[in-house]
Amino acid sequence: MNLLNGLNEPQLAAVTLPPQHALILAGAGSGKTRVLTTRIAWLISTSQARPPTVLAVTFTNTAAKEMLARLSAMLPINVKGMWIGTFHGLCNRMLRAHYRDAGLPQLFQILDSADQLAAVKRLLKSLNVDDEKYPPRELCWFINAQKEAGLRSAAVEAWDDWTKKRVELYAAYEAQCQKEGVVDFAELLLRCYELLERNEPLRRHYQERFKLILVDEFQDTNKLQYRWLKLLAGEGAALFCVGDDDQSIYAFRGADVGNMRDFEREFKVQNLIRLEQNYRSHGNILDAANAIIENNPSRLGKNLWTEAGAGEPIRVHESYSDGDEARFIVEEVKALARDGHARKEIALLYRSNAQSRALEHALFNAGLPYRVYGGLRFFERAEIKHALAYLRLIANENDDTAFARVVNFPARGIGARSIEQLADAAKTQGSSLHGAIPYVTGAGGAKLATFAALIVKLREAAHLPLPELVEHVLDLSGLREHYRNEKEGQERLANLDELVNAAAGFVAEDGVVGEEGELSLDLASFLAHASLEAGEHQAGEGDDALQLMTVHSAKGLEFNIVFICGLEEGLFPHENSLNENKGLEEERRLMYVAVTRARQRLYLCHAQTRMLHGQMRYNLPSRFIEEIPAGLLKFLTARANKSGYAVPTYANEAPVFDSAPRPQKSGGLRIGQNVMHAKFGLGVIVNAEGGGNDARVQINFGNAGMKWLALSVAKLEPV
DNA sequence: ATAGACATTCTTTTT
DNA sequence: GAATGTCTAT
Repeated sequence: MNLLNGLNEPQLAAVTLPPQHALILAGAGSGKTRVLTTRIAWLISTSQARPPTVLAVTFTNTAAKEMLARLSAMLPINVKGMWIGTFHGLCNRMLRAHYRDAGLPQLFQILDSADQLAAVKRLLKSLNVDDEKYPPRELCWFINAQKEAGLRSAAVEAWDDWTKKRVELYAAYEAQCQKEGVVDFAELLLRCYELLERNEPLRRHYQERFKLILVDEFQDTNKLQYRWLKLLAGEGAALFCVGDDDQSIYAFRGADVGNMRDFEREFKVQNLIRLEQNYRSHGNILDAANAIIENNPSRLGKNLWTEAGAGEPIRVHESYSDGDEARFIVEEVKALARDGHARKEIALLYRSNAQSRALEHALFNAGLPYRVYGGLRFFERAEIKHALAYLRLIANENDDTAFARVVNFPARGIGARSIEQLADAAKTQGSSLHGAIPYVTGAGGAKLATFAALIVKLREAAHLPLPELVEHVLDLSGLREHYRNEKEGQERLANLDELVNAAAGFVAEDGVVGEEGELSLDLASFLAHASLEAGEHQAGEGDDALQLMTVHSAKGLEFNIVFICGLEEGLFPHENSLNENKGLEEERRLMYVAVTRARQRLYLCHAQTRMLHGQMRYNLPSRFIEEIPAGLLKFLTARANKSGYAVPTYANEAPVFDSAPRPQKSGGLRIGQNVMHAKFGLGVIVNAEGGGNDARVQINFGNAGMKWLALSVAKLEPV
């Protein structure tokens, strides 16, 4: 059978397993997605499974789409009957189908993390809670963590007064969401889990339907997701989980690698298959990745190998500043392009989104086309969120988050005082903000009534086809008008037009079809789509553009050439992670993911200085570079230049000291200078004060931390 | 009530 | 250096 052509032995074994529970430990680049999709295709084409019995779940929309695309290329029959999507997407689908049983309004809305934060802030304000003591961000994090552990507020055990209060606020937040008919991301999962748990007939129904359950990136599942899978997998179902413990990089949001062990034990998994042959990277790259990850204790154990040759050495480049780093990359990319490398096969990876700015700046100036993934996404832009808020009010006028967002945008004279009155009225009436409008008197009340009339008017258009409805909303709400008058509004107007296009191009998932005469269900599913899929597709998708993204969003992707930028202590590994439990190990796995994205060539870049929070930071090279055997590396710049500074590489570069803070003399040492200390090792001078016998310098010793040392006492060797 | 100036905080990663 | 929050002059 040609489906199976070209599979190696373990891959073949995994694909053709009979429908039983199986755990596949799939190393980076070992053909994981191929195994997953080929297995579905094989079981269907050999009549061991029918499409409607298949449920495949991934973490990202990109991965889901990829799987769907590959499947429809492999299978002549349609793939419509299968449920393929993200955890959140599938839960949303189930909740829409059984909204009554789930205790939700038919057109319930989804809060993305920004909406959730806004909702929490609103809650704290209405309860007069001190947001110094209960920071909204922290509270969101707390609530989500509880939900991800499967705990409702009533089930949380408070271990101190502070937490006791946080649990109370969690309860109030639950009530607020329920009243408004909205759910946040974690709620989608928890609500769906509870639905299946409590409703036996429904659970039976799905258990009898889904016989083949496949999970991608299993190492990234959290406790709740695992329990959800357990509920769904009934008698006779086969759970096929693919994962790699070395690529677990989402522990910070509740992912639990322990699920792999638990799955093996609880399902008595007989089929454990390791995919260790790597088809992606050249030997040197793989050796480096293996060397790095070996520093992590407590791995399930796995070593990648390849038949490909060693390939090129890994290039290490040190620059003086982040700007220099960006310019180096630009020059290098230009040279690569001249040699015939496609730009879209070159990726620039970084630890945090903020780093993209310097890179984008240099790329833009050089006229190199590039595409940034993540960052500000389409559906997260302010003007789009405003437009969506109006649409949400059409679907559900009790959506207070949406209401608060646009009640006075564009400005219609409803200020803080009116809103305050309205919130009070809502509280005494036990109603939503919208429901409280009749209870506000005076001038503010009149203006609010006008706004209510606007919503009624918009709602009258709800039967229109989606794109026309969006058009209607943009005009009637005054959003178009507002941005037309704003001087920087051109781009925003264009985005609003793009929203109309998105609505026109939107095809509702099957199973969620609008019915005649009913408040448009298309609208509800379009809004869900906007929340769940924040608009990954940007303009210029097909272009030959450089690919910029965080290491997190690069997981699952591969490129011929990869630059890992900002490989510095404090940045990668990130300083915040060092205080966290197992934080460094997660950072190291992140580095492992980054390195294994590259097929042919890998650059590791670091800079001595970098702007952060608007001030200069001096960083040591990342320990991860040192964890790679020196034999695999090729240093493009002299290491730890004796002068303490790398020589600026480019002619048009302004003299180093003009842009940098003037190096301060203190005992012959300067800021930015590398020094060696007998006890603390290598460090960088980051600050100095005093003079003469009093002179003290602050030194970043990386591992050993930041120290103030008196020059008269400390023995420092300039390096 | 609003716009604009000013100050403060933040950034790790995402569905 | 942005994005939010607070204050001040209209």
